[in-house]
Amino acid sequence: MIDQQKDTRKALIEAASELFAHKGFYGTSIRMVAEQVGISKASLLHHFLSKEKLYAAVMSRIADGILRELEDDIAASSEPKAQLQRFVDGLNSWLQYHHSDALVLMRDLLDNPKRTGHIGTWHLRPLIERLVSIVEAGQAAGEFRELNPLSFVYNLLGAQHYFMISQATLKGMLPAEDYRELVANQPHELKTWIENHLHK
Amino acid sequence: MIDQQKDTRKALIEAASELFAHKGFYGTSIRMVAEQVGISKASLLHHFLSKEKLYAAVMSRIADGILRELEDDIAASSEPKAQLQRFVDGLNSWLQYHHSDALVLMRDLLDNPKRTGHIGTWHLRPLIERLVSIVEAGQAAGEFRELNPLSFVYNLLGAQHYFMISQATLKGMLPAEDYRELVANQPHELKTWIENHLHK
DNA sequence: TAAACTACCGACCGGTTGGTAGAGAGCGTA
DNA sequence: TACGCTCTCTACCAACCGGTCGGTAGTTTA
Repeated sequence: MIDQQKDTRKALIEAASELFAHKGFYGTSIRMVAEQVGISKASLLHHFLSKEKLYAAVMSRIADGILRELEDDIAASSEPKAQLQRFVDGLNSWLQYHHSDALVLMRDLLDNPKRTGHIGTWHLRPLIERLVSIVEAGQAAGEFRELNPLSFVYNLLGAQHYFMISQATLKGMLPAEDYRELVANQPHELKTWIENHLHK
Repeated sequence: MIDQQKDTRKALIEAASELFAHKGFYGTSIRMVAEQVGISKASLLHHFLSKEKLYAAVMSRIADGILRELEDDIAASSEPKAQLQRFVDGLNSWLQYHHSDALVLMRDLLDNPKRTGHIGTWHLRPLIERLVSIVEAGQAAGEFRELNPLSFVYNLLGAQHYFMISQATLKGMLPAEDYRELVANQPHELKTWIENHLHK
């Protein structure tokens, strides 16, 4: 089998993503991951030299995916206003579709400083820089208010990310109808926020 | 010593908070907590029957604190507009001052659904309900736009919470001057967001 | 055909986990 | 003095942790 290696690696990364998402780094054992894929722990360690390396592979898979997909969404337009709208919709559906990845990203934000001792690569940084440049372009064109672009962009991202990782809790807490409406309304809420707060 | 029990309990809860905040539930061992306080692990288990019970004590200490303090801030005014302003400032300084509690709350939001199997008590619920009622009062008075109050409130809370737990990462990533400005600007950004987006 | 390489395995390593058992110390009360 | 209660301790447990080991089967390369 020529692609045996890639298949197993991919399966391991996927199983690990799910487990890291729901139980965190320390709550996940490499035994569980290997078991999920149907190989032994020793074999997992043949593909990834350590648990940390496996985690790193998960993170870079996620980061690559989100950056590529959202760049496609943004690049479909050239107007700053439209680009931000597309970003909101794109991020919304990405987080929805890759729900466990959203959880991993949030956990990484919490764990990154402590576990690795120093700050590792901050995976969403390129995305944030891209968004900041869009806001700056809109400001230069006189279309956007002169607020702090990073402040604005970070809160937009934060609200969306926080909302997505809250879904399990919200769903369990709210009447079904309220929950459904909240989820359906979220992109609209963010887009009118942009219009009212950012647009001149 | 008459209050030996309470003192030790309190010290355990405090040490546990710090460890849970930075290393998570699974990343923290009760040995570490006991060691921090200077007693044996068995003694810890005398005060809290299990690790889960210790965690629960930490959570309810945090929830009680934030609800009481913010209620004081909000109640200092009677106007919906001013109440929201006070909430933003109050939450900002609470999160800043009780930084590790902010981390624990975020971790709980991630872990709650999975570790406990069912959704436990969602600790910030009373706070959210309080804020929703403020927005509704403002809408009834014709001062606020007719947007979905829960949507608005949750995003406001989410942006703020997300920003706070990001601080370690942001600090390591940004030039010192940019970081300082970002932190200083955050309450202002949120308050103008309220003005532009919510106020009529 | 021989050597090298890949993917996998069970057994084992030292160490840590949450939790238990039982005993001793210091206390207020009878 | 003797009882019971609270708090603390050491010693111990089975289960699990991440990781290493020597070895095997099968494929690729020279």
